[in-house]
Amino acid sequence: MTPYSAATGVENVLKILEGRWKLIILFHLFGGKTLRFSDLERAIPAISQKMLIQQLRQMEADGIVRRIVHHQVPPKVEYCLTDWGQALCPALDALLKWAALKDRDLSGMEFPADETIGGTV
Amino acid sequence: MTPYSAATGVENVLKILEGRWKLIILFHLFGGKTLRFSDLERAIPAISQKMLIQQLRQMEADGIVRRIVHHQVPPKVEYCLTDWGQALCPALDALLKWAALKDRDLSGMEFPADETIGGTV
DNA sequence: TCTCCACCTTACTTTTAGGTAAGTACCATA
DNA sequence: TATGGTACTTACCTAAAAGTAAGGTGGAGA
Repeated sequence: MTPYSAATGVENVLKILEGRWKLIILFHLFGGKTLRFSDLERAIPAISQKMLIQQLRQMEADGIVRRIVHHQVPPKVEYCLTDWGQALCPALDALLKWAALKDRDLSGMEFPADETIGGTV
Repeated sequence: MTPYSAATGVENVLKILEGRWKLIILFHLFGGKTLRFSDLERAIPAISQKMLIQQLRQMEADGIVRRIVHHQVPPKVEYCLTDWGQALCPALDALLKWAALKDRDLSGMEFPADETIGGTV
């Protein structure tokens, strides 16, 4: 595993998470919640409809969000996370735990070399 | 912990990692390596000097890279990761492991609800 | 017939990240 | 006096992301 391939792997993950609104949408859907388009609009007042749909569509294309259309008038469309999307939770938790280490004493701790990155995969 | 605060926490981490070149620099420095500016230039041929210094300075400001100046002519400046920077390794590994789950059977797995995000911190 | 709701779509503008190319400082050596 | 090696700095340009505002669809109820 070269620095390049490891970086590329992480970059591909970050691409899924990047975007001004993706994380906030994600955290609204964590825990198996199912929300309508209008629920998300209300939950995130600052987002525009264009941005909301754009981010949702990208997350759907990436496979972390499932879109459920009920053919009715007026329309009803629901969004929830896929199993894979739910599985993001512990990985994001690892990032938060890392952030919380800042300014703590890390002396004496051992961290793996980059050769081990993704080694368990 | 609200969806908003959890998302903000993760966003702050992503800000540190975002940028066209940060991860590749990071992976070159993982494992306790210390490299000169010119070493990094050689290791990452596609990067311009402006971009290299810009990303290094941001990473230094974020506290994940340490800059060591040797006052000589010609100049010699070395870069390595801080302890905190090294500690990123397992968190990035978690992201790679998650990516590897795609298209696998996740049925029967239990994932924590968002209320638990960062709960151990 | 008119309005309304929910879920988008489109056109346009602004902001920001990134890229290119050139220049600077320092002194050592030829 | 001129050249070169190292680590930057500056000015300018381009492309992608994000924001704003308006329009569209398709029936249900007034």
